[in-house]
Amino acid sequence: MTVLADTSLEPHRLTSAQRVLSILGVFDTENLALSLSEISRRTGLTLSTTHRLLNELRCWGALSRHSDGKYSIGLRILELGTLAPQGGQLREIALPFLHDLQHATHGNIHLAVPEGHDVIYVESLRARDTVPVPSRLGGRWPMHATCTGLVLLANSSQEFQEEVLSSKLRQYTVNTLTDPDALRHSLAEVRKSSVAVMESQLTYDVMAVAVPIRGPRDRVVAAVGITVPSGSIAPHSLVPAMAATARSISRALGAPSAVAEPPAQRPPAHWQAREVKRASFTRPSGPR
Amino acid sequence: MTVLADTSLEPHRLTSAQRVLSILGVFDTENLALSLSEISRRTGLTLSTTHRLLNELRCWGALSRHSDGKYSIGLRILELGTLAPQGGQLREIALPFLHDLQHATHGNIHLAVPEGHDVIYVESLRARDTVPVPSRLGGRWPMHATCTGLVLLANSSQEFQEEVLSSKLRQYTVNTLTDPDALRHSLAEVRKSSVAVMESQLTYDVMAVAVPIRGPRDRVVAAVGITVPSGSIAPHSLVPAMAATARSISRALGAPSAVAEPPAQRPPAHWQAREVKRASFTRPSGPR
DNA sequence: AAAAAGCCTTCCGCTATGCGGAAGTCGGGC
DNA sequence: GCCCGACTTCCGCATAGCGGAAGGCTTTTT
Repeated sequence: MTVLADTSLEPHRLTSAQRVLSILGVFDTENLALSLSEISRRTGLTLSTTHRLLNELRCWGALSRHSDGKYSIGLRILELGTLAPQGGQLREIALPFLHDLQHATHGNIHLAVPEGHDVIYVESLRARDTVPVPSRLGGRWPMHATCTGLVLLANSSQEFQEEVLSSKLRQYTVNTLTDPDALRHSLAEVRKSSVAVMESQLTYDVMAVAVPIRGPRDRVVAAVGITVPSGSIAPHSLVPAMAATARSISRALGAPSAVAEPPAQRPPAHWQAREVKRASFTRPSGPR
Repeated sequence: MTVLADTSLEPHRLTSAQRVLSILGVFDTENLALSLSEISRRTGLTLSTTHRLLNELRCWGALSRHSDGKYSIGLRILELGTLAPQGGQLREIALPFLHDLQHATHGNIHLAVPEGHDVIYVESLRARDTVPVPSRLGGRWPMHATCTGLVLLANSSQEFQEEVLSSKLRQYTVNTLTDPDALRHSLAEVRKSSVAVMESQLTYDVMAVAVPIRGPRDRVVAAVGITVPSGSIAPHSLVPAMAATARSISRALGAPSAVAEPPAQRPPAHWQAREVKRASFTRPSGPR
């Protein structure tokens, strides 16, 4: 179809829908509020066009305008976003189990789904009394550098895996795997064991474990991940709790392999109530 | 500006931006996935136009398409939504305090912000082991029928209050206040005491308490609410914990009135660790 | 089996649409 | 005072994109 990425050297050939979307697209974690002229510059649209579109978006509720004249994403978008089946719906079902998991392990818990070459966190529970962890609800990170991403990638089609492996893989820490062969090896292991373990591949001093969540027809639809300070706990000791959580959620989603014996019940809440030491998490340079 | 609400009896005079937005607008909690022709019918756009726009939206990631051909809201919208300052940002700051509050009270906790005549829940923590409560993240409910809404309305401009009071106020239960005078009285009390208490005004057998959260310049920017089964606990016994939580969050947001004495610290986690009896929550007929 | 009714997709010509230049307004800094 | 930047409004022209119509495909009806 039409290519959206327009380096805009030539006079912008954009459809009007693309113009609207390009305005929404200029907002990101570093640009939460932008003025008319900033938006105009960043989109490459003329002032008058930008002005008119901003008004239409604001009337509808997609954007809101502050007293200083700047625009931000509006609540209507937040509201809409929760209607995404892989987002709001999944989150709704998984949340109680994730809470249990957090109680049991005291780690930072993520629920991730694939989107393009990235994962999106549709839930992020941070551990009480721990330093901020680089993962927000709605956050986007590349698959190859996240534990949940590795799980999702390992369960994707061969074709998609190669597509991702042949793209430019950013190096976040000295541990980040960017070599296709090393990654292929990793993926094979994850596929075999149904668990991914990572050590400081996205940020330093963090250990992560992730497992797949399956839905109808046993397709992998999401991944649960946990991150804890490096060295605070042995990775494999987290696996039983993670596996049980994943199974509970998969069962609630109707995954055939998880629907068995006893009718759906929440797992007991006392697997691993072990204390986790604090550690300093460092914030990486940013997604994408 | 341009009136968006178009009863579409006359041939649709829509701008192209409105066409795009009207497509996004057809999705709601009851319509999470729609086919091309359903969307075409509901928007009043022709098939060909709808078809083209759906493709553009899908390419950008605003919509996703399933194997059965139906369209849903895409993750890109979820991602965008978290950039709303009153949403993602506020949530991020408030979450730890809300968690503490939930631990202490075992109730269902909400964080609500105003949007039009409604409130939007930007966070919703449901109590462990309680029956589902009618409030999702991203949910929208009228101000006059929710406890958090009452708090927000009481702290709005006189002008806005009258605007809301003179609109059609839906009756959800026999307790729902729909009489403007009764509401004015309620609002005055809330303003004076900085607390709202409700008994089964949105759904039956539920008691709710809510308090305001203030931001820079001490403006009320949000409200925290708690809902518990009716009769499980005395409303006023919840107030200290609620007030402390609101104060902590307000302080974190930089509210002058909350920045005082000791530098920001989390409140102790053992105010009210009292057990709450279960109760059956009933789902109301739906928002709007 | 044939026909009818849906759904989705593609094509193309006409014109209503909405684009962008330019002029007007407001406010702040030097 | 003047200038500069940000925002708003207006209007004529060209083209973007609208919608009718037709074609392919699947499912239901008779």
